[in-house]
Amino acid sequence: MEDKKISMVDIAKLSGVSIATVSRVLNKNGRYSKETEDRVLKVIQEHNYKVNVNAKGLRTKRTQTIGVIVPDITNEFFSQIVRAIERYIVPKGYTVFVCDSNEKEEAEDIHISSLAAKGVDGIIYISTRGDVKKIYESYKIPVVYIDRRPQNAGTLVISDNEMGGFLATQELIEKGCRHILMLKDTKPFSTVVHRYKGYVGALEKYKIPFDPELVVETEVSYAAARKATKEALLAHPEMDGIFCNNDMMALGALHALREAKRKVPRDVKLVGFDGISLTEICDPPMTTVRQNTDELGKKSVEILLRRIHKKQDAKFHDEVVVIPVELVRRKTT
Amino acid sequence: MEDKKISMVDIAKLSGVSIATVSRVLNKNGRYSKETEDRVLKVIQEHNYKVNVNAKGLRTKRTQTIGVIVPDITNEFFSQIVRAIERYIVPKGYTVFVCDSNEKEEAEDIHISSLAAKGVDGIIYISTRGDVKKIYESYKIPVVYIDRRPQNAGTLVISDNEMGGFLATQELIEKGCRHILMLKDTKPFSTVVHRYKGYVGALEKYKIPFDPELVVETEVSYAAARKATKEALLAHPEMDGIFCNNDMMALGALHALREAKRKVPRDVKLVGFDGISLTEICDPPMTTVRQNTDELGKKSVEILLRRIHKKQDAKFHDEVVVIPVELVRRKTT
DNA sequence: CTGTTAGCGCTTTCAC
DNA sequence: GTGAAAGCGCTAACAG
Repeated sequence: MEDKKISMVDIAKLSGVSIATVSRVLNKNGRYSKETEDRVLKVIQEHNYKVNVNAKGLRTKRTQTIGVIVPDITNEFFSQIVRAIERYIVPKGYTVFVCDSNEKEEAEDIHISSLAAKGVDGIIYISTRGDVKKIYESYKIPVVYIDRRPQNAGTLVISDNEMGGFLATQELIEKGCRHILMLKDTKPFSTVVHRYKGYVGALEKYKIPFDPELVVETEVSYAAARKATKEALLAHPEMDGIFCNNDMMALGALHALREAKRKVPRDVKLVGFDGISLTEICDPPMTTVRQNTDELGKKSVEILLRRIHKKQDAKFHDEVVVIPVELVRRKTT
Repeated sequence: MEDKKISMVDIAKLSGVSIATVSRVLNKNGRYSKETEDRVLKVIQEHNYKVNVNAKGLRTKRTQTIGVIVPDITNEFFSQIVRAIERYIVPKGYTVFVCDSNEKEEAEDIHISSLAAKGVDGIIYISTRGDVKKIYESYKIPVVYIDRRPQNAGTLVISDNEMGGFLATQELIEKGCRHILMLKDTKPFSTVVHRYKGYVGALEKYKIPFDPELVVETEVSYAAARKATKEALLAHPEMDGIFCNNDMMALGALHALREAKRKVPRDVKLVGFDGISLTEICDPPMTTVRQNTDELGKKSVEILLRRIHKKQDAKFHDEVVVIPVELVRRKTT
């Protein structure tokens, strides 16, 4: 029953050539005749032979494997990114280790260390940490940071969060809002900082006075946002617009508004961020800033692959790619 | 700069022992003194040495790696399962390849084949296909099927879908419904069939006449369900309850109901399936049958690990584990 | 307790 | 065009 796995020697014997030749046709390295090729290929086919990627990797120092580290795979925004990464890298023959860090630095460390041991060719990394210098140095693996920008991240692919914050706030202003609450993540991720900058920028541009009391920090969750909105509504009844750090929070805000009998968009207008599917199917459908997850994935794959193949070269110059975002107008503004 | 990766020989030299000894302390195989252990461990620490899992795998035929194949990683139900699998298997030293098949059989084939080439120790597989005999035979890799039950699947871990269908329908009946629509996936997955069986079973138990016209098949999406519900409402105005194949569909139904000015739960009651986060935060919060994704992940890991370690033995007996589901009563019933 | 050594399956010179 | 052989980093006898 347990017919041991077939290997290259078997293929070589079966087709009456040396294993070197088998290897050559497998890798299309030339230096074999057409007949040999056909014969070998046929045997391989018949026996459903698959190269042992471990052995190959041991020789070539390439594993055709990458790691992706995300903070929370159950968050649709991140799972969309994972899906996009797979869409572009699987056709190139890579398989991807997906590591969920649960927003914990320690978990990230464990994952990185085991990815390194597994000899991944590269890592795409959505980091929860503020500074990544250490990691970057200790393993000589190409890393592309995406979404968030930690200190010392070299190559990265991020959305134009500042523009997103600006567009969202501008939309609110143009629809008549003058007292705009920003619901902000407590964590100092670059994404958060940039969105906030965009918010401030828009206020300035339209000469709306900035009120620090209208910037409230809260945990990024539906429940926390709902609670925070409720409180803000009490403290600032004049509030007529809300820009949320993400869509889940925006939904929390929406429901707090409903609870407080404020009509949306009549009394208060609302904009979310990310563009997850929820925003289309909530009631009313929500205006949001959509991030281009497909492009985020595509670009990061592109760059990572380039770095993997240039690995010999002495130096890369770090690249920063910024992906445009898009305001999606729906019924909350 | 490109200081080549440090290997076991280096550690051996640095700590003045043979590589065999290093290997022993690394694998805690005993037969070394405490001092030796300390010394070696210290050197390993200092140089941040990591074993090369490829080389190790080449020798041991174990890669400490598993594959998980899911139909759609952006579906929260599946990403929750992935998360649960990681939660239980990462602490055991495994890393997981996550493969999104996009509900396509061909994609599954590609993934399986590349997982086999990568030498994964096992696979957890949510299959889109009706019959899996071929795969199971061609690679000698332990596979645990989960969620869906294809023909010829050996070992599997599934929710008690029939009970779920029964509980959902019973809830509707007990709350007074007599004309209950079932919105069913068009695809013949075991999950769908079992939920349907539960639905029929509950009708029988409560002596409610079964009306085949009240079973409508539709694609599993928000939009399709919304449309189907709208039409069903027209054709069967007497309808007073809906049991949906999943939560997303239930949300579609909910919105169709609102559009048709039917009050929920007053005029029509509604139950979903899966228990994704959406059901808590929609309006009104939805009654649903919750699947225990954590347990699904935990059990499948448990069984897979057991099979991996028993690999030598001539035979396994296939196991089928059924995880209980739970009715979560909220505001739509 | 410790070291020596033979491969695991593959790629890659180097000869022919 | 093709083959022989070295060796990637590691484990597991085997010998002491």
